[in-house]
Amino acid sequence: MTEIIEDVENKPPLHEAIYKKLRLLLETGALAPGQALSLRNLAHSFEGSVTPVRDAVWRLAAEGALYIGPTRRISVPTLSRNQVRELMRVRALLEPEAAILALDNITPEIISQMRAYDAELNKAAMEGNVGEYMANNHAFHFALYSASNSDVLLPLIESIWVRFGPYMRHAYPDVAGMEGVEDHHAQALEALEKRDAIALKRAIKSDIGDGEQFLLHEME
Amino acid sequence: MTEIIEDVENKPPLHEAIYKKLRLLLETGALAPGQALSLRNLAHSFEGSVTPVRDAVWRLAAEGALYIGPTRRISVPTLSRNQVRELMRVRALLEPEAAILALDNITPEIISQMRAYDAELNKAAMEGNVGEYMANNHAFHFALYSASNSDVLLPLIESIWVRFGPYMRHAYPDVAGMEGVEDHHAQALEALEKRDAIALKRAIKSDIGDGEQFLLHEME
DNA sequence: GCTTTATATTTGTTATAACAAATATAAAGA
DNA sequence: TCTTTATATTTGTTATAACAAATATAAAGC
Repeated sequence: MTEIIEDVENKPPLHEAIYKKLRLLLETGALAPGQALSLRNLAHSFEGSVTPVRDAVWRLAAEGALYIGPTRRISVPTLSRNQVRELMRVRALLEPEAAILALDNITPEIISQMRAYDAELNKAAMEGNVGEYMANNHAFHFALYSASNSDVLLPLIESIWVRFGPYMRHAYPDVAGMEGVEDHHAQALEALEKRDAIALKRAIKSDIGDGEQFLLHEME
Repeated sequence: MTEIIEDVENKPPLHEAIYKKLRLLLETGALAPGQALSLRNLAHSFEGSVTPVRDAVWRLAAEGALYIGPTRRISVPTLSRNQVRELMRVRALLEPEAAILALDNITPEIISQMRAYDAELNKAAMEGNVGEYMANNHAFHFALYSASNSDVLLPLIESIWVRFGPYMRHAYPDVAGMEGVEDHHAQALEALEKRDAIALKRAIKSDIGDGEQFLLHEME
């Protein structure tokens, strides 16, 4: 009998979907720092049971994206000023490295893509649209880092970014006035055009420095 | 009624114990790269059910210590030469940073502790005792990094080290001949005594460079 | 009104069973 | 002997129920 090989929706497991959704909620700042979560509530939200939720939660906890308290309560992590500094320090170490690796594989298409993100990002900043700003800033950076083709660096950098998510939205109620005196994104783009590795590293590093100052400033 | 507050064994959850044991197996090279694991076998080994095993496995998978294949099969990760290089590069970025932070909190006790580990390490190397060598090398490095008091850097560095575990034992069948021309541990200790930050960074970085060369060499 | 106590609810933990997909084994064919 | 097919086994996935600890709520005492 001739069977029709439909390759019907090779559907991913529920825990995978839950992981991605939860991660997105964290990245976009939909969840506030310190906010408590419960397995049953999450299971109900995602219309599943507690088992796949546990998988997703432990995965996120291992990345530092969720916090498991001493009494095993699940919550969105709180960051101290010192932790912010150290996380930004890690960014400043890893991301220039990824950028350098990316330089070998960069294409005009990627650069113009990044320009597009940067334009959207600036527009969003002018309009005070925090969500759009964050999304495009993320896209801008990872369009670059992805070109590194590093399955080691990328997940690490991603995991650091997720940790800032909950603070970004709440720390940036108004991004309109946040343009620094220097546009480090523009500098990065220029460095990419010129294939200037050290200028690229400097631009990325400075951009991260700006982010650190701004976040720390907004934290009080 | 006077209650006797015994604070009876505030026993940790099973999934925590499983996580730690599995992690130790990986760190000490008890599990070979590529080796397959199954939830039921693990559950049976740890005399528990599948649920706590899942928690532990997903946690380790998130750290890159375990690999979940495209068909969701669980296995000990395999490292390509390129991945080894990138992981070592990350070590070379993060560990000197942790060392610098540690420099502010270093005490004579920690230094002498490190000397003790280094002595044990050298003895183990002479005797060809791989397990002892690895354990003391780990202890040496983390005695230093722990002094950084960084709950950001330490877990990150730990997660990188775990990934090498499965390769260490199988790549170092004989550590007897592995002493480099320079003893970077000794240089690190000297730098600690003198509170010489840049010498400390250089020593750590060189030590990691040695490890990289050796591992790559053993990988073919 | 405030603290303390008792009760009720919610929480994470764990074992189990049923299902489907993937893999391994045995059988059959060339 | 080798490839193909059929069967059996193992595998991850998911929902559920029972238990214990932690938290929240209500009641009582002062």
